[in-house]
Amino acid sequence: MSVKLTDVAKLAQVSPTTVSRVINNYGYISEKTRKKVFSAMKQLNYQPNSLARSLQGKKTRLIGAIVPSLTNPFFAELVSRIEELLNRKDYKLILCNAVQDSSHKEREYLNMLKANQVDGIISGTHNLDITEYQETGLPIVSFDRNLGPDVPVVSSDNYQGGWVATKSLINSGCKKIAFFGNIKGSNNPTDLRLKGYQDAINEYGLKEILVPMNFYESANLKKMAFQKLLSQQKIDGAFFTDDFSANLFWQYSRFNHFKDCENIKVIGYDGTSIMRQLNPDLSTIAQPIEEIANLLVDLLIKRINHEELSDSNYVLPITLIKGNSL
Amino acid sequence: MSVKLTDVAKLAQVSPTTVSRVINNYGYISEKTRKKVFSAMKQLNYQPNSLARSLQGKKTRLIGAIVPSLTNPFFAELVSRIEELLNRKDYKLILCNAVQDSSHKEREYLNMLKANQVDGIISGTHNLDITEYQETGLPIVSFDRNLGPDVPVVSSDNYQGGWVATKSLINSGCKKIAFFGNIKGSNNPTDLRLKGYQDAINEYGLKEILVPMNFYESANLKKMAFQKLLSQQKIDGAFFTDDFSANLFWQYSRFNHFKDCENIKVIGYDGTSIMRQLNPDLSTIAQPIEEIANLLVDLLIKRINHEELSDSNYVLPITLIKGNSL
DNA sequence: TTGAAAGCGCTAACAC
DNA sequence: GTGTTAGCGCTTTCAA
Repeated sequence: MSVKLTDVAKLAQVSPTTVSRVINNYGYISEKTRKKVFSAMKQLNYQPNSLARSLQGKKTRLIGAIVPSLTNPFFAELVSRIEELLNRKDYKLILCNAVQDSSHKEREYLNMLKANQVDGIISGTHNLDITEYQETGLPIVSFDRNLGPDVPVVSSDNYQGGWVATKSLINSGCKKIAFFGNIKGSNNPTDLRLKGYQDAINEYGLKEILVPMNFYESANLKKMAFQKLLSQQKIDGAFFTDDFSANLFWQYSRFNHFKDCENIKVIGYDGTSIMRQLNPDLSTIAQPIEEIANLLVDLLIKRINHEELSDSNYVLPITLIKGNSL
Repeated sequence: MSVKLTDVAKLAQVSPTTVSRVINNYGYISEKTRKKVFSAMKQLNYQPNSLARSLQGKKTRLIGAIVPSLTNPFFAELVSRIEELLNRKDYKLILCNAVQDSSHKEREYLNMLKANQVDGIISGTHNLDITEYQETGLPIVSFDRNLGPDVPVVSSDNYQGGWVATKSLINSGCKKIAFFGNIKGSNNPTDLRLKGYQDAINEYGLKEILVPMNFYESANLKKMAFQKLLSQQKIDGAFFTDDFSANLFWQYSRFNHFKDCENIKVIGYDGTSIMRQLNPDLSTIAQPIEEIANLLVDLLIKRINHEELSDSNYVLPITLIKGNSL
């Protein structure tokens, strides 16, 4: 077994309490004793057992993050930022890779996080009943998901994003604009991207063209959908709710010599730094990832500290990034 | 506070010991008692406190992963796979985003993981003295880093990768082949990519052209390096030690109208599924990410269980993926 | 087949 | 200023 507090106490010839006081910097200790204890700690390379501390009712300083796959660069970047911020505040991150549509796994994660006494949860996924989240009794904040009345939601301005994306296609002269994304309502903030699209389309008297598409589908499946769409009707603009699919279409339309496709305007969504660098031509609606991460962490820590939140819904502005695809 | 074992015991009208036995499925219990206990657990929605269990000397079933930024799609994918595998074996992942060249932060992570009593560590980074890893006293496995005599290393066949990449450029008719990557030895397995390049170059009587480049540099810095190189000498082949930089060059040479650059052959390294989909034209040396993850997890669990390892060095084969860039 | 009691490593009254 | 003691929620001898 490893070095424990009592070992340090013995070596420093003081009581365990004193060592504890030194570690926690709590109560009165003479400078002399403090020095003795510190030197003993150093000598033994002592590292307090956080399990034991937490068992006392102290916090674990563990945060669980439940997100869809890191394969999505957006979430990879978001998690990366979140971990960084948490680390600065001396929290640790337990990573939970939720699986699309697996309420079973999500439930297991929730139980695990509870069992591990995490101080709070950041969730970017949602396959469970809202009640199950409430039952955890843990502070939770969510990204882009409605997890219940008590769970603050952070999101980018999805409505504005959908609207601006569509509007900028219209401004580029497009008349036949297709929407690629989730077209069945999920009762989550992301639904608003579609709403923004629809409102813009209607405002300009155009016709909706809805193509169901999901980030997690395979590239080939998506290409099949492109092929089918393009063989059935002509479009001159395409709005995708993620950059990855948008880029796929961009490539497909540019390099696959489908009749009259080279000039279809394209815009995506997310604006991760990696996609920006990989294909600077691709226009996109950029989410403010850094701020999202900041806000999520801030809100969660406030909830952990039982501070009152001013709001339960936080909508961060998006940015239009124009590339050659527009 | 939440429901505890004694609450369950009380409700089921048995002793805490009995409940513990039921939970751990240990010793003799009558079917009747077991049922009673289970029903009490369900009724109270009881979740054993893993902190308390671990304090008994049980394992925490927590694994720490220290990796360079998830912004690198390769590590995003690797971590994703690792988490998945660990989850299946009922382990949880504490994610540690190491920072390039920060031994300070890496040391903090190590201490934190020790304090949190993780059962083991998977490391894909290396800014510390080898002794510091040994001092943790924890089972460790590493990816592509030499962390000490007791730490098994998993890597893709870096030498073969460098050799095959260079060889395939030569086969495509290239005579002036530049290597873009880390050109100062780091004493890690990845150095072998350069070695493979050099050996191939020498075997064919060509001249080495070494361009220092690091994944984590900004895109603009990289482009400056391209510009500088191309204005100084003509090259007809380029081998990059990561796909991301390779893709940047591919774009740069194709679309920036630099004199005579459209035809420079390019090959990268990594072969993540996301890069494959984003730019299928880009040739690359694909690392077997799935197998790497598998092996890392397997080896770590073996170390945790004090099983003897057959080897301390595990080299997995790479695959050449040919795109139009070759 | 079950229970009582001690103890994992640490903290927090409460004494001195 | 410092030490004694009890106890966090659980497991595990040992005894019944």
